[in-house]
Amino acid sequence: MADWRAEIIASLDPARPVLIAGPTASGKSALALTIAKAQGGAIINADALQVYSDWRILTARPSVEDEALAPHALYGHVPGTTPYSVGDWLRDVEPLLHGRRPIIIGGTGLYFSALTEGLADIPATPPETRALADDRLASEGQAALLAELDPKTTARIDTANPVRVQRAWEVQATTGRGLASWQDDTGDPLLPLADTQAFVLDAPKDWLTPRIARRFDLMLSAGVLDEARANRPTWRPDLPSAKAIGAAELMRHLDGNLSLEDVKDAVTVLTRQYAKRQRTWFRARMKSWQSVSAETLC
RNA sequence: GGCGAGUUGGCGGAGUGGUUACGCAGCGGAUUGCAAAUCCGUGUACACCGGUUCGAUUCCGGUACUCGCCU
Repeated sequence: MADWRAEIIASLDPARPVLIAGPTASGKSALALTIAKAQGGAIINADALQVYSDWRILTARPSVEDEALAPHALYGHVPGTTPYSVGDWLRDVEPLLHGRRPIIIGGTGLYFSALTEGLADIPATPPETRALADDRLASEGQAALLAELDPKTTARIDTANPVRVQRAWEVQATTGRGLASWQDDTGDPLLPLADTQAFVLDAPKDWLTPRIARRFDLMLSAGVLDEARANRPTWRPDLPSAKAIGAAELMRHLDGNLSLEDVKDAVTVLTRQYAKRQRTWFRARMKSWQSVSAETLC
C-alpha cells in the first residue's frame, strides 16, 4: 500500500513535471500531496469545477490544511459567476510551468489533452455572441446555426450535439473563420507528454461506487449544507459553477423539495455516471499514460 | 365472505388483434474551448392457466396477488 506510493515516488524524476489523471473520488489528491511532500513541487489543479471559489466542499477541493502542506494553484481562483473553459485554464497554467516543478492533477480529460496535445488558438467568444447563440439555439434550434457553418466544419463536428454546433457557430461568428480551419492550425502543445511523467489512476467501478457514496456523507459532515446555504442567495442554475454535481439537488433540498436521502441518491448516481465518462476518456485518449491501480494506493 | 378496479421490461408509464411507445436507472461509446457539461448507441416486457382466432400483450373464462368499498 504505502510501499506502492514509495515505489512510484522512487521512480520519479524530481525535476520533471508530473501529471496525474483519475476519476472522481479515486484518491488523486492524496497521491499528489505525497509526491509534493517527498520531492517538492507545486500542485496544480486540472479539474474544471474545482477552479470555482463557491463550492469548495461539494467539489472536493483540498482542505485548507492540505493546501498548507504544499503549494497549490488554480483551486478556487475563479468566482462561480465567471465563465471558464479549457482555453482559460491553459492560459492560467502556462506561467506555472516555468516555476516550481508542476504536479498537475485532476479529472478533466479535456484539460490534460489540451495541455499535452495542443489546443487551437481561437479567440474567446465575447459574451454578447454567446448570448446571441444561446438565444438563437433556444428559439430557432441547432439546425439554423448548423446551416451557417462551412461544410468542412459541419463534416467534422457532431451535428446532433447542440453544444458542439453552438461552439462552431460562435467561432465562425466571432472570427469569421471556420472552426475546422482553426483546428487544422493547432500549434504545439504547452507541455508535450514526452516531457512529463504521466499517470492515470485506474479505479474499478465496484471499488469506486462505495467510495462515492461514502464521500457524500463525508461532505455532509464537512458542512456542505452550510456551503449550500451560503450560496443560496446568489444561486442560479445557469451559473458556471452550478454544474457541480449536487449543487442543484442541494438547492432543491433547501427549498424543501427534496429529502437529504434523495439528494444523496441523486448525487451518487450522477457521480457514478461522471466517473464512467472519465474512464471512457482516459481509456481512449490516454493510452500511453502509465496506469496505476487506485485500489493499491489507498 | 360480497362487489368493484387493477396486474406491462430493474423502476415509472403509454398502447395495440398482426408492425411490440417513451422516460429513468443499467451497460457501451464520442468528445480541440460552458467538459462534474453535452451528445450517440443499447432492452420483443406485457401475472398465471385455458379458450376464441390464421394470429393474442390486446377479446372471453378461470386462478393468484394488490387496492378500494361493503358485510
